[in-house]
Amino acid sequence: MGRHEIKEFRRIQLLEATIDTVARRGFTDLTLADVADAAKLSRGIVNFYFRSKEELLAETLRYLTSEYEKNWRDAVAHAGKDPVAKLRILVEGDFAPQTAGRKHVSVWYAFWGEARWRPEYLRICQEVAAQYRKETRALVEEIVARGNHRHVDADLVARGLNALIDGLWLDLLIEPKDIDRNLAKRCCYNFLASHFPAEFGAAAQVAGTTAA
Amino acid sequence: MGRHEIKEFRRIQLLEATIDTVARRGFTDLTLADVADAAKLSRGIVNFYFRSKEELLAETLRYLTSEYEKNWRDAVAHAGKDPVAKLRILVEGDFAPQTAGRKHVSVWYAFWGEARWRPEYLRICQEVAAQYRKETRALVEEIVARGNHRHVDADLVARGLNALIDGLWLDLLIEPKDIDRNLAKRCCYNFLASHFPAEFGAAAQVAGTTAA
Amino acid sequence: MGRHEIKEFRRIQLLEATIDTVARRGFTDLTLADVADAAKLSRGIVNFYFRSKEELLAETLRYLTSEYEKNWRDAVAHAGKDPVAKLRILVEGDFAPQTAGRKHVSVWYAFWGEARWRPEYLRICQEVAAQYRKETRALVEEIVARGNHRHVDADLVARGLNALIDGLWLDLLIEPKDIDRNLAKRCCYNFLASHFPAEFGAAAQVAGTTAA
Amino acid sequence: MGRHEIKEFRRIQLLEATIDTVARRGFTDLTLADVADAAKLSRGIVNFYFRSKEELLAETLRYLTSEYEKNWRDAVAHAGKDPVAKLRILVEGDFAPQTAGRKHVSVWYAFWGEARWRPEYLRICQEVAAQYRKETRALVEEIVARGNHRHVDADLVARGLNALIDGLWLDLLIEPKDIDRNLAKRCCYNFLASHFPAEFGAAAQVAGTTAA
DNA sequence: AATGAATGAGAATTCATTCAT
DNA sequence: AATGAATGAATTCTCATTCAT
Repeated sequence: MGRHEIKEFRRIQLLEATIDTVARRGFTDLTLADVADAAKLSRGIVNFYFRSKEELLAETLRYLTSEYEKNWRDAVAHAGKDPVAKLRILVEGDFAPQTAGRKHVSVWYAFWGEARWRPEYLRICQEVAAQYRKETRALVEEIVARGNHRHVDADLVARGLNALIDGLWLDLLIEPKDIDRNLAKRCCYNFLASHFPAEFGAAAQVAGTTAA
Repeated sequence: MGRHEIKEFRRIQLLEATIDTVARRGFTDLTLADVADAAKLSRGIVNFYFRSKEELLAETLRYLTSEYEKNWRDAVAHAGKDPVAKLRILVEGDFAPQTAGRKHVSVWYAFWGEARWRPEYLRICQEVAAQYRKETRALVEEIVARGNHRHVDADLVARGLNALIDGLWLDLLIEPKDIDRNLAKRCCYNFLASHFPAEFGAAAQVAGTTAA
Repeated sequence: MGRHEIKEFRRIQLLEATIDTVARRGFTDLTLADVADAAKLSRGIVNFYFRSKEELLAETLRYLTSEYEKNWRDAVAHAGKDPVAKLRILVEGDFAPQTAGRKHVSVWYAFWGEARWRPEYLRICQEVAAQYRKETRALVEEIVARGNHRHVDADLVARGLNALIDGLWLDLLIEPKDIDRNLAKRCCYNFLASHFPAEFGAAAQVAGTTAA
Repeated sequence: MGRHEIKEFRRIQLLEATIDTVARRGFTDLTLADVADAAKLSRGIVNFYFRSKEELLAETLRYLTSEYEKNWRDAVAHAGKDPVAKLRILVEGDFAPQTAGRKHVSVWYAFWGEARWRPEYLRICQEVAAQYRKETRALVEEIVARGNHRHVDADLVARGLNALIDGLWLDLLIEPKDIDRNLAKRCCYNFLASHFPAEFGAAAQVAGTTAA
């Protein structure tokens, strides 16, 4: 590995360690020593790669969001041309174990919880939300157009779906015994089926009957 | 005021001061000195009324949730007997300025962000969510029963509505320029109308055209 | 002691401890822990009384200079009306054991060494120097006027005396084996006698024959 | 350049960089990274050429003093045989722009400020002072002998001149707006003229009226 | 009942020094 | 000969908590 590659490798290593550490300890109790330990590197390492704890956290959020976006874009790109299939893929992705597992959801909510007081977090979260909403709205519009659902307000449906997903993540976080990822998916398909029965009725029936 | 009343008065004063301080500074940067200042009391006061910072925060969350629950129960109690009207009152309450204003939403999300690592917060949040869901599910069931909507899954709709509200709060928090409380309400009514067109179609049309 | 008096007492205690600590360890190696130890107080005490280390040091310099100025003003005030006697008192004061002892001189030079990069130190040092120069110049002018020394440039003499004293302090600091406080005084009186033989000739002879 | 020459070249490069860095940042805030940057070399370089930061600084002081001594010895060597001319050359040299410019004076005072706690600095400063005093005393003695100034104490005059110069440097450092190098020279000549009017009276008049 | 001075444990940050390349 | 990544000890600063008044 060349010098540049080492630096990039260490960066990622520290960002992953930060995610793990937030997941294990939370935001308030997070110390740089924990992060360094998690990365199995020395105490001073973080301030060597990042100007400050604050910067480390902002970069971590950036990393988290860009990985998330990369994932759903990849998934959508491989889903063919059918907007219904694409929307299903998005929902499936958002409740896949790697995405909506306890760890990831915890970390997302930790950042959202702090975002109000960190303009940088706010900007990053806004951007990722905007991109995702743009995609879902386009897909909903396509379904509306195809299916002759003139009475459906695509923007409200897209917004609703996005909000629903975030809210379901909260339920997974707070009440893991009351709801699992399959039930969450059923909620989403139920929502979509209420607007597009022909397109998502089947999904609403089936979802949750297969293992998560 | 007797001794007991003074103590109770101070307690509330400190809990309100804590909410204000979380709203102003966030969770990570919260200090007991800030809280004492906000309450216009002396520095040592918090540890005089609460065993520790941790206890103060848990009590604050308890206070927050009990006020929230009192509010919606009051509202529902005054809404007559119609489950549709009651559901509308719940939605209206959840997006009223005092409830879904920036300050309150910020504080809720601050607690949710930390809940994962504080069993006490988790328990409190679970309880408030369970109560609310129980009520909404009962109302949805009533509507289903009355309106002969056999095909509607009341549990999924109730869950969906709850999650939708939480998710919309997040949107209000993160993207205040993109969504306001009226638009959020329209999302909710749009969701309800998709299942119960006769009951909520009108609300979906009207919502947001009047001031919140 | 009332609360206010305690605070003032602690402040002075910490300023004295800082002077002692600078004297013992120097400027570069000074730690707040040293200062706290010297004051026999707890570690966090300094940041409780002073916003930062920097502020502690600036306040210490302020204290040092104000004590110095108070001393010479007191001395001059008790020296009667004769400007020659007053000037002698100033010189004596500047080489008295408490003033020109190793400890004090070291601390002064420590601050002067840093002054170039601390605007606050610079301002404080300028002020104390200006006050002292103003006094010595007035005295020299009076002597010139009284004694009909028209050819003497009072400003140059005053400046010269002040610089001489500072330079002699450096010699005491660097070469304690080569020069002591009496010899330093003789240098000063020799300088004054070269301009005012009648007034300081005797002093130049006698100085240094008595114990320092 | 052979190996040895490269090493010597780098050494000087680092010593000069250290002087520049002390001049720019001061003693307390000096880091080896700054020095390396100033030398436009890599971070680890200093510990490659010097055992430690402490050694670098001591070597820098040694370099500073040897350059200073070389300068005045050169100047005196070229000044002919007249002790008066030689003394004038010394004074002129001590207030030449390269010697008594803000940068140099700052650096000298930075070292003097720390000298008390670094035996090595002390030794170096003692040596340079002793050499200089030896020379000035010899010159003063010569003037005394030539001019039949039996009553003049050559040692006191030499000490006085040296101290005066150091004290005037402090004034240049602390109060650059109040005194410039010309005025400082006038102080010196005024001092010398008070003992040797015939020899330095003219210098005292002229000094400062010409550009330094 | 309340104050606020004092404590001291804990955290972020800095940086001289080391060392593999 | 030189680099610069990595280390970890040391230091400043913060702040929950205690406690005498």
